[in-house]
Amino acid sequence: MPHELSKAYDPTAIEDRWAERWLEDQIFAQGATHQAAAVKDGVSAGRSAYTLLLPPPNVTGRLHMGHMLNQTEMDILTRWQRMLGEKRVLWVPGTDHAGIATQMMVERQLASEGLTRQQLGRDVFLERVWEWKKLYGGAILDQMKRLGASVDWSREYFTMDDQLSRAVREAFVRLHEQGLIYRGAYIVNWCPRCQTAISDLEVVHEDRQGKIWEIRYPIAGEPGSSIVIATTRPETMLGDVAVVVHPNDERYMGLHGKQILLPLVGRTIPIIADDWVSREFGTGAVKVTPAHDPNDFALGERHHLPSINVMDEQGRISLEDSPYFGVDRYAARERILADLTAAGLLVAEKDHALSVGICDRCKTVVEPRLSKQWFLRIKPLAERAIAAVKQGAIRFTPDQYRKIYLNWMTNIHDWCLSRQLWWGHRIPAWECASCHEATVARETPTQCAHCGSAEIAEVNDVLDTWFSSGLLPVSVFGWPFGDGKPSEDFAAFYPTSLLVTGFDILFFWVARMIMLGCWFSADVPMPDGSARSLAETVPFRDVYIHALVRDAQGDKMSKTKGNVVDPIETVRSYGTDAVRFTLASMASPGTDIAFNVARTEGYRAFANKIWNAARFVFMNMNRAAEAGIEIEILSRPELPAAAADAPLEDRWIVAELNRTTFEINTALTNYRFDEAAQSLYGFFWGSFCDWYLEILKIRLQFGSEDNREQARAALQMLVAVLEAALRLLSPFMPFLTEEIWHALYDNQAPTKSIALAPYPRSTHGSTHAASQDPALLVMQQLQSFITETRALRKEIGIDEKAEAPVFVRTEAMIAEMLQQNAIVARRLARVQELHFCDALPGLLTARSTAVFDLAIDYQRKVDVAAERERLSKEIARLEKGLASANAQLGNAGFLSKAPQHVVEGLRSQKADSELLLAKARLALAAL
RNA sequence: GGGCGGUUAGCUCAGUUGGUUAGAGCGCCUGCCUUACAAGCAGGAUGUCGGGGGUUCGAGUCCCUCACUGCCCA
Repeated sequence: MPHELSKAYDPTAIEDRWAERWLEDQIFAQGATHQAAAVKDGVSAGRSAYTLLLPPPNVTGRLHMGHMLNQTEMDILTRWQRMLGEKRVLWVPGTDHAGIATQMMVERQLASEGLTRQQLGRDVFLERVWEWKKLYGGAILDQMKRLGASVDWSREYFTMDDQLSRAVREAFVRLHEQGLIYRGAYIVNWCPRCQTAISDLEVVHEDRQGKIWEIRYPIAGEPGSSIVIATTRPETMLGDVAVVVHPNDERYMGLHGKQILLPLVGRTIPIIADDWVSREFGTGAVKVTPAHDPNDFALGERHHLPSINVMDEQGRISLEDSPYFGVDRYAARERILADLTAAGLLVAEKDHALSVGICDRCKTVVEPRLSKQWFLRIKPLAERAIAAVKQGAIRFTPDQYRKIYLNWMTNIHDWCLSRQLWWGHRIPAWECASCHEATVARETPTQCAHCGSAEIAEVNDVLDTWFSSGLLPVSVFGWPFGDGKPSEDFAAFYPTSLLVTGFDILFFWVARMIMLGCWFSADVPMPDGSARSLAETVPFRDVYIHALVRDAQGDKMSKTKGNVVDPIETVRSYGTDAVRFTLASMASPGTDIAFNVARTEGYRAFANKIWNAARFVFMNMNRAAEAGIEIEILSRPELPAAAADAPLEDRWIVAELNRTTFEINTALTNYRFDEAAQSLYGFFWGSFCDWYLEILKIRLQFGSEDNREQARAALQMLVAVLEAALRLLSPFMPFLTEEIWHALYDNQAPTKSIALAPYPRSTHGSTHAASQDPALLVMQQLQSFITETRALRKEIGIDEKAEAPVFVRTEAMIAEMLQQNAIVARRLARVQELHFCDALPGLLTARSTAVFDLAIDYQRKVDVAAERERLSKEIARLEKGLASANAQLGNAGFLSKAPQHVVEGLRSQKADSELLLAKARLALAAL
């Protein structure tokens, strides 16, 4: 038996199979889309490109709902564009080497073997990381493959690949040559657990309840006199170099310039004045520790104070001659407090709310620490990145992110590029043993560029992971170019079209890609050899920022809360298509998604509905075949059309399909995935299944010779509509539509995948035009008649299956339409006989719309109380509406200022209301 | 402390430049196994659009203010 679909919709069975097939056939490789082009008259060469880069997930990562949302959106857009066929579509996948995360992962593995990376040494350790990557690094991409992401797998990248590493080195050296990279000792965020510097963005701030201590510092040489300072971090006093007070603080006027004998340390330090000090904070006197606080560091610079670093890489006290040497910072705090208490110098201990910086990666409290790092002077890059966005070369959706971006970019700080890790791109710099200068070079140098000494050693630090991922838009397309000419890929695909990502990496990644992209592509000539304008240097023209996926209650998903929804598990229960549709339907811009599986259940039901509708169609195709009737199937961009004399339902469904097509293409152009999803749902379920299929059942009679032609025509239209609708739905539900489409074609489909078939095109140019088709308006009347009849039947308690005679009073045109479609009306509303009359027979319960009244002759009794309530409510509603209409229409201002169509619309609505009101009052009186 | 959002049906959310009497899905209630689908069909109920004030012929939509709430930055 052809056209076979199993009775029950079982998503996992079909999805695994198609996911594998798409991979084998490489249907999404750039170059393969000529298949799609061939279908629609071969538009191929010279097409512009629609390019996206996958925001690379960490190589250590597992797919979470955020990824799935992100990828669903990109997949919908790329599938849609690919099917539209106007552009060469390329979606490039890859992973990020994720310096800290990956190193941690492998170190943990080593720890289980009782080893440390230091024991292995750098080279052996890196081999282990590569081994690890080979074994486990593909996990997240494998998950993507299962979900059917339509990426070009032949272009998969990894940020540590040779080509991408070459780009990183070139970028670093160039920036250094341009004087934008410098090395120096500054306060950085130091994670004592990761033992590396981390960026401001990798520090999360947490409000915690802590303490503030007031400590008495004696004035040197003045026994009995002292100053009381306040601090939240007493352990850093070992590195104090001054005490600072506000210059106008009367309490301390006499103390400026005096020396303090630092308790427990014995060093003398000055009391200085600086208006940075807040007189209200603590005692108004603050200790200064330049090596352990950014504010103190700035103060120290201003007052030319020394910096004393008191902690090592692991946060232990590093002062060798101190009694606290080797003690962890928090243990040291306790001991110092005890010792101060013993010395009678601890004045007070108070509760104090403070904000603590935590390492985003490992949740350790970050230590601001003076250390020697490499920095990028970022202002020049930021200026271009600002200009590009301001001139509109990059468009943000939702637009509010443009403001956030510009605000951040305007207040940007230099970028600390170096990390004290082993896994990553090693900084191409060699330090000289004799002059201590660094030589930065593309190729490994043999001697110091400054003093010529041969005693140089490669710097141990690696680069921030975001430096390499920020370069991706240029590097994946082959930058740098040896001969200065862009590669074919670069010419074809740069700038990319769109970046889809979450707001959480707006600064991490989006901002950096813009800065680095604009900077390094500036001197790459355009494909025609001309110079590149700023607008052409941007890494992407559009940025679509999506929201966070939360749990059903709207809470942020977190492992500790245990409310994480695993996309792969959810997919196993409901199918990829249902999960995708859930995400798409909830993805309205700027709103977080409260992911509720109840919703996914609903969309699995939707998929099931389509599955069964297809089974119904196939059943009829098989019946037709038995009667010797063949149906033609075509996949064309043009929608099926109905002849002017075709039955109303045919003309109507074609108009609905046309409108839906228009709505979806418009919605996707505006990144309104939710609107597109809603439109598809309404079409398939509300129009195609609820009405069209039900009506067609009347005509699909292949048994008798007499009906064959009309049955054939009905089936032909049914198949054409279903086929086009499947292509319409395909970007959203790629698996379901693929399965049904191939079954429809009996495995003789014109392309290997529905994803390579053309996307339907609406003939309409506006929403208004799309909703003005006469068939839509006429059908609405028929539907309204059927719905009212059904409601009335229920109301007077007619059995579901029983047929009843219906009396109708209506105007000539409606009567004619009802007569023409009498079979439809009778079947869908279970009408025994339609009696047209000038006045309804009395004593029968009636229903009315503005254009018709209907009554049913049936002996069952009416629930008078219920009917009275219903009519009373209706009367109240109508009276309210009428009052407001009268108020407006009686207002001279409204009549003169409101647009014509609004006034006229209101007048006709008022007339309708008056009519309905009169009818309802009569009905109520007749009860 | 600075900045940006949100508050519409029981729940999650739409609601274009102000314009006719505010929508969807899910959930809920009632009746149906009507041979594509009970993951279904038919019918039904549900809102002072957070409070207050203002602009306007007209406000869910614009302005002010208050309340609650979320996020980002410091």
